[in-house]
This record gives sequence, structure tokens and C-alpha cells, in this order.
Amino acid sequence: MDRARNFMPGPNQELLDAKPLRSLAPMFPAPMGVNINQSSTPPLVVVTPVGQFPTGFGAGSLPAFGPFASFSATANTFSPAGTSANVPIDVTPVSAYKTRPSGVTPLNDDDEPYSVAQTSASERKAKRPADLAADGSNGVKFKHPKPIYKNHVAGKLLAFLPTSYSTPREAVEAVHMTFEALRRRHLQMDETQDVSRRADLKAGAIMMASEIRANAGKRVGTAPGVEIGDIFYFRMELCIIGLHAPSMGGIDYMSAKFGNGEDSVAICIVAAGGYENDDDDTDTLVYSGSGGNSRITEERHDQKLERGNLALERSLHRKNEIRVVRGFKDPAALAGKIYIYDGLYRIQESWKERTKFGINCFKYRLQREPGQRDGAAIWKRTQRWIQNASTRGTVIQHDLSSGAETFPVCVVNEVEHEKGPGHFTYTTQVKYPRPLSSMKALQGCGCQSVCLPGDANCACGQHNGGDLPYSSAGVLVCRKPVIYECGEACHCSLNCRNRVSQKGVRCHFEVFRTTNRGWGLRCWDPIRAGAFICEYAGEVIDELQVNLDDSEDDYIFQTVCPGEKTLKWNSGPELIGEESTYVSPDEFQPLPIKISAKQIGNFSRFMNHSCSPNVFWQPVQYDHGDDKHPHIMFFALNHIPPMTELTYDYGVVGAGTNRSKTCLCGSLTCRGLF
DNA sequence: GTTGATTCAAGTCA
DNA sequence: CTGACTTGAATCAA
Repeated sequence: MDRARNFMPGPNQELLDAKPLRSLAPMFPAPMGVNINQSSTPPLVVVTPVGQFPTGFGAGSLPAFGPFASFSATANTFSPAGTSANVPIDVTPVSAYKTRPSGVTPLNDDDEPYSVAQTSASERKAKRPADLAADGSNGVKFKHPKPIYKNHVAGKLLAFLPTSYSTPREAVEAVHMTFEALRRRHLQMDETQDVSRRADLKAGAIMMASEIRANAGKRVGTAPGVEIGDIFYFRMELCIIGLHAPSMGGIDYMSAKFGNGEDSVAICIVAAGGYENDDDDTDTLVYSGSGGNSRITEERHDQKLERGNLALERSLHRKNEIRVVRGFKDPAALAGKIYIYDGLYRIQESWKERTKFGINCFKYRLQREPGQRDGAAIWKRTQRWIQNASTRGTVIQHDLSSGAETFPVCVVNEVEHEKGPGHFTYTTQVKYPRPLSSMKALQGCGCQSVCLPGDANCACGQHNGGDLPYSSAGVLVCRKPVIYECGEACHCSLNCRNRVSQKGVRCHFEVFRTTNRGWGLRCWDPIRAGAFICEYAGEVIDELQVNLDDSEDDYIFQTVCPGEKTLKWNSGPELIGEESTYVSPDEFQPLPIKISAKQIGNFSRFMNHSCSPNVFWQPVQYDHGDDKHPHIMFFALNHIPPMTELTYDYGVVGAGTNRSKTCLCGSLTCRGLF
């Protein structure tokens, strides 16, 4: 029923949807590669997308369209820099460009008006156009480095990276996903050797060295492809997607040209969350300048008006937009911290304050630009709900699962009057046609207490190809044809890390009414990439008793080959000298299992399809050994901010199914049918 | 489980 | 080109 309703047309997304799915962005032609093979430098193939990239500035004045709106702007249609800026500002980055490494040349070095290839600083200064503000448009002008995206390293195509990007969002997601995959794999290897070598920094270093990054070069204003509400768990993530360059420092700044003058201005700050005063006012932020603490000695001294502090001071006068990343203590994250991109702010005032150590420090009050959708505010709201579910208003059912799930699954309808989904019987389990005892048994390990990575005697580790599939934090490292969790036959305890999905749901979900796709599923908690989400519960359909009338059943799960984004979720092994685990659509082998959640099921039956999903399915075994009928478990494809609709790829039309439906996912890479 | 001290760090600017 | 500058993340002890 609900999936059937997905085909009603409708132009708008949910108000709370964190992703603006529609955009007017031009499609980039698939980039070509150029192989520059130098003996002294690693052979590199660089691909450069051709096309206009957004200025970054201006998004604040187009709140109705979200960050992508500016992307459609051409060189002559820039918007004023935000509603509150009456003063013409003309800014040109001066020291914004990383010097191109020797041996690496972008393919397209032509000089488009507002898109510049990377050149050396001296070259750039020499040819900086003097007429940037000549059109009197009151607009803000930038020259931006042309982003370089690579999917080749050492002359080899990296299977885990897309061959082309049609939007900055895709590029950012691919870079971010690659970072996370590398980080998980390094963590897995470190844990195998029982050492800690900062997998985040290691993954970041590989990304930097391979130049797999987005938005290289600095810019004032939005970072294309990074959306308000996007969440991060490591500072390096901000670095490689070009949101905030310093890997440690809190203030990112650059030198920019303002009319006839030149100034250093702040472009992004990370507010570590140490100064959270007013909980309800998420639109203002008091930020402290940096410095004053000597790392070596215990000495403290007054902060100086230089570097980042000076840039903030200049930004106060220049009134330029500053990206703000807010850090919060996240009780659910192991490191205890989560970073949320909260959009653009402007500095209102600055002052000096004497700290408790008796030193002078600079303070800056920042005001969030109006008209932007909520970022950190959503997180604060959902954190309250998690602590006390009754603070969640407009609930039409308090617990769809009637207590069957760890946490209540509420139902909300904020768009129309439908009182809830049609009747079904709630179950958290998948029901097999035959009893488990009659199915093939799963072999077990003899580990005492818990299985440990690197234990060559652990049969379960061997069964999974040598490594335990989950990190100590319970995050899946890599997609595989099947994951073997520890089960009944194992000697290890329930605390074993190789029992992630069988322990069930650990997040707070809600079923909500979408504007045009029936009911959907979203989560109050931020979910990190690789985290377990839920099982597809329902009845396993016995293929010996084929139900010919299942065309009426919109709740059937089948292992249809998903799109590229799902298939490429792996560890990026080529980057660290490991063999590719990529399975192409040609090689993809569907399983015979079919699960129907029409009569019985859990909340996963409300998860909608998207061609650009944030969730993927993964076969998992733990209570039987019939590899053709595994459990279907869902995991997060990337970090998912709270209240973002959860979607997975139902699969490519024509591959193993004769039913197809018009897709309303709105993704730019939408295949049209599923 | 939570908190504080301790240690080792990456990228960028000057 | 090198060092100074910035503080995060992980671990271990209390």
C-alpha cells in the first residue's frame, strides 16, 4: 500500500529532509583522463570535471533552494552576498591555492571566468583580473581553483571511485566515503595488531597524497557539495572535503582581495563546543580566539591579534560569511564527539575578555545567516527526544512495535491527515518456512570470552576471510557477499564484537509521512557509516511454493543488483596495495531469497527506494548456515544526520525482477525506474 | 561508566 | 624549506 503510494507525483521534499534532492546543476560530461607519467614522481592520472562550479557566496540569499541553488548560477547571474550585505564586496582569493605538485597537470587548464585551474601563487597574482567588480552588479566575485577529482592512481582505475561526478555533492560523498572506508580498514588492521596508530590520520594522509579530495583550495562561503546538517566524526573529514583545512586549528582563513585592498579573512571555524551557553539559541555563537596556551610549558599569555584572530577581526569589518562547524559531545560516539556543519554565519562583534587564568582572550559573537535550514538545531532537538521521547510532538502512534523493539518506533504525519500505515503484524524476526533446526547449521569458533582480531585460531575470523568484519565500535568495515557472525555453535559470549546485527536495533526510529512517497523511515540518532541499522523482517517466501500473485505485494525484498553507489562501498583497497573487492553489475549474483513484509514485518518495510541511497543491505548469517537464505541486514552507507530519510537501492530494473515502478527519489543520478 | 592526565600527531602559514 | 602553530583522539589510570 505505502510503496504503491510512492508513485503519486509531488514536487517537494519533506521539510525536515536533510537533502535537497532537486537541483538545477548542470551535468558535467564524463571527464577524460590524462596520463602524466614522470619517472621522478608517481605516475598519476588526473581527471578534471569540466563545468562551472558555484561561487560559494550567495547561497545565503537563496534559502528556498538550498545550497545547490548557487550551483546553477552562471558567471553573470551571481546573487548579492546575503540579504544583509548592502556593501559591495569584491573578494578574490590571493593565497588560496595549493601549489600544484610537480608532475600533475589538470586536463582543462583553460581560463573560464570564474573557474581557475590551480597555478602557482606568483602566476596567479600576475594574472589576477582587475575588472572583477566592473559590472557593478553588487555581487561578490571569486576566482576559485578548479577542483581536481581523480579516480586513477598509479595509472590504475580505482574501482571504488565513480568514473564521473555529475554534482559536487556526489564528489564530496565519494571522497568522504573513500576516507571512511580507508579509515575503517586501517582501524581493522591496527586492531589486528593490537596497536593504535590513528587510523583517521592515516586515512587522511593517503587521501591527501593521492589527491582524492573535494574543494581543494580555499573559498569564502559555502563549500560545494557540503550540506547543512552534514555530520562528521573526525577533523580529517572536514579537511579532505574542503570544508575546513587546518587539521587541528579551529580557524581557517585566507588572504582575499576586497576591491582595492587585500585582507586576511576567516572562512570557516570549528566551534569545539566548550562554550555552549544558551541551549535554545542555536543561531548565535560565541567563539574564542586561539592561542595563549603554550603546549610545552604551563605558561599562558595574552592572545595576540595575529593569524586566525586577526582574520576573524578583519572578517568582522568585511562582513563576510563564515562557515561554521559545531562540535558537540555525542554520547553515542565512541570518541564522544560529533561535528555538524551548520551553514554560514557572520561576525557581529568582538571583544576582549579576561579568562580565569588571568589572560586576555578574544571573543567573537557570530550570528547565523537567516533563511538557512536547520543543522545543529535538528541535532539538539533530536537529542532531547532521545532523552525523553514524550518531548517529540505531533506523534500519531507512540510505538508501532508495541514494545517489541528496544526503543519505541513512533509514527508521525506532519503533511496530511492519514492516521497511520495500514495494518500489519509487527515482528522483529524473519520467519523461515522451515524451522531453524532443520536448516544447515553454521560452524562456530572455539574462542573463549570474545573473539579477537588477529587470532588465527578463530574459525569465525577465518570464515570471514581472515578478519573480523566489524571494528571494536561495531562498525562494518567492508561489504561482502556474506558476513558470518558468531552464533549458537560459538563458545564466545554475547559480548563478542562479531555479534553486531543479531543484537538488534540500537537507534530511535520513526515512521513519517513523506510528501509524495507514502510513509518513510528516519532516525533520531546520527548514524555513522557502516553502523548497523536494522534487519528486513518478514516471511521468507518458499520458492517451492511460489506465490504467483506477489505482484500485489509491495513489501517484497529481493537481492536485486543495486546501483554503483552501493556496489562501491568497500575499503578502497587499491589505495593501500590490496586487491580490489569490487563486484561489477555483470558479476553480481542475486540470491534466491525473497522476503515479504506485507503481513508481518518491522519498521524496515517503510524504507523507501533511492537511486542515491544512504543505506545498503548486506547478507548476514548467525543462526543457520543456508547461504542462499541469509538474514538481510541494513547498514549505513555514509554518515546519516538525524532526521534524514533512510533509503536503500531497491535494485536495477530488469535484473531479476519483472516489476518496475517510477522512481521519485529525486536524485540527480536517478535511473527513473526501480 | 566517567573523568583527567598523557601522549603522539597533520596540514598550513610565515 | 623548515619550524611554529594549532588542539584532536586514543589510552590508561583513578
